[in-house]
Amino acid sequence: MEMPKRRSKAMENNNTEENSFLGNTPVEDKTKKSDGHDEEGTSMEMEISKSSSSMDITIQGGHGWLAEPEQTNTLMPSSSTGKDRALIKHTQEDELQSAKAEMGEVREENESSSARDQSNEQDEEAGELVSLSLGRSSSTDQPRKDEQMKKTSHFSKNGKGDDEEGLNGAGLALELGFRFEPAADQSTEVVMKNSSSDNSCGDPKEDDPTEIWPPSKTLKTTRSGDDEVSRQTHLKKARVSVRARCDAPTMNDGCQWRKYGQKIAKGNPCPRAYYRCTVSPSCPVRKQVQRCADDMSILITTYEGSHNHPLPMSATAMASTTSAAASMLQSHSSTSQQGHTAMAPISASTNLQGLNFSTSTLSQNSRLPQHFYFPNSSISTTNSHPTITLDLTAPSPSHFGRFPAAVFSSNPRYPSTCLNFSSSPSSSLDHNNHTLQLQAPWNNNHTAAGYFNYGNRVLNQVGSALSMGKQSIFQEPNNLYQSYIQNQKPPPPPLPPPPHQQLMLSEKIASATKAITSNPKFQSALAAALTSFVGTNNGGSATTGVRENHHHQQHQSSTSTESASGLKLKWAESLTTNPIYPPSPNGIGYASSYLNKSL
DNA sequence: CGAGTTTGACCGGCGC
DNA sequence: GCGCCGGTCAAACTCG
Repeated sequence: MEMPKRRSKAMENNNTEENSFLGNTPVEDKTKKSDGHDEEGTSMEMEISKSSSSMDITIQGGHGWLAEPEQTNTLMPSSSTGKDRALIKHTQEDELQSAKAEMGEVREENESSSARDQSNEQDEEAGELVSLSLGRSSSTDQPRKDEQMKKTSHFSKNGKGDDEEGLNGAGLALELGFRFEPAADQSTEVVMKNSSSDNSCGDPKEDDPTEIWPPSKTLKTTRSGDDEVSRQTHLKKARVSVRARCDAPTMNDGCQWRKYGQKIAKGNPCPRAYYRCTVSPSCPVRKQVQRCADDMSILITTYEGSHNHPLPMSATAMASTTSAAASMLQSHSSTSQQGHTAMAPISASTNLQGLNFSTSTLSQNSRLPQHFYFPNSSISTTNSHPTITLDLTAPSPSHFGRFPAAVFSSNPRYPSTCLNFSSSPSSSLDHNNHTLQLQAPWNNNHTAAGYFNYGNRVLNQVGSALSMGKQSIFQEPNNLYQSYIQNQKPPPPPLPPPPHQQLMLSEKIASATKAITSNPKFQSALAAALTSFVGTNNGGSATTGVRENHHHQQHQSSTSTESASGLKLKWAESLTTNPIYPPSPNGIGYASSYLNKSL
């Protein structure tokens, strides 16, 4: 129709010679099918650390833990009984009530913070520091601040823009629990809208930009309509970029993708491939896949947009992670710390793939800011989108002892955040640091292809640290998840735990349970960590992992406390029931709420 | 034959 | 205003 003069077709023949270069892998063959589907089990490890000065929770991927997708699929519908639904619903209502109560207070803070930002641009950083309770941080200088400094606060200047975006985290989180709110990114516009219209929470379909971004249609209308043009400018969505070592053409994130384009981007000989989500025809989610120019073994996958459909179970892991990162980014976008590297306390409220858990609740209770800390990494400032980079490729420098720091920077127009989720192998085994490890979701074990094998062990570990304040959650160096994991893995564990770890399982679980039940901060932190975990385990292979988990816990219950066992059970229940509840497309939201309650 | 990929062209944003 | 560049389109093509 509108494309009269296209290319002369005769030109292209079936050459695959160049294609081999084009398939995101300059030196590899194109491997078409796998490229498009991500079927192979590309594995990643995820480590989410919730760090206070004294503890962190680590979600770490591993092998032999996750089950085959087929198994998990069978769980989805059958596992949710009416009882489960009622229970979850009830829990969520409770959650809602409490969250509402806190929204007011948070909002007050937000407004005051916004006022500060508007009133004094020069002191913007200082103001941001003040408002750090919702995820801001001071800064150390960053290499590229030149341009960024010029154009500070594309966001913060427009009044409500960022500040509310970030500051309304709590309120947003509440809404998102009911909205069809997405994961891998909440566009700035969406957030702003949410924040500006408090009443909008009830109607997910109404005017939600993310919902109405059907790729091709939007583009067409945009091209034809002026209002749409201006509108599109707001549609620049937060992006989450994941750097990981991967031999496969793309990472297996569990979603189905269709390649719709490929380009040679400037500065990188490796072509950039464009994919769109094909799970739902109208799904606006895009991803870009490109090899790192410096290191071809590093695959850079950039996600943009929010899934407007329930994700495949195997896809929730990455979605959760990217969602968390995007949430963090957005909370940070409000800070507009252009050109600065900052320690990044992440917003207290994080939406993970439609799941919202709000640590602001806890921070209000405790008056200690709940922050997420992410490790340091390089800064990307080249694109025009707010971007978070999750760097899974390198060991993180320890900025705070072993707690990673997040570097926040920004491109000329948007903040860009790099999160190095890598962790040193030793950290995952460090019991004395109260590391709670959870297995990563997208660590599909069922195929060899696409694995991120680096040498003999899986390299990539995603870690985010959640600041928990200053007090240690655990009174003793117990590693709940370590214990947990050990229980989990009768089958060939990638990293067999030292014998001594297994000896103390019961005690560890008991004390961990004690800590969990007694410390609200930890509940929040754990919820945060579990969100990814849960999302993960919603994913195909992971769900079985949870079941096993549940299973083992029940066995374990004889030696461990009831609550520990119950906790696992509830996780599993929540996980398996999630898919049924549409409001959270990825099926995590309720689980999380439930989790928070049940904890 | 349908689904997915390839690939040159097209479009819009942005910098100069 | 122009050119560069990123992103997308869609016909042609491939593959199962």
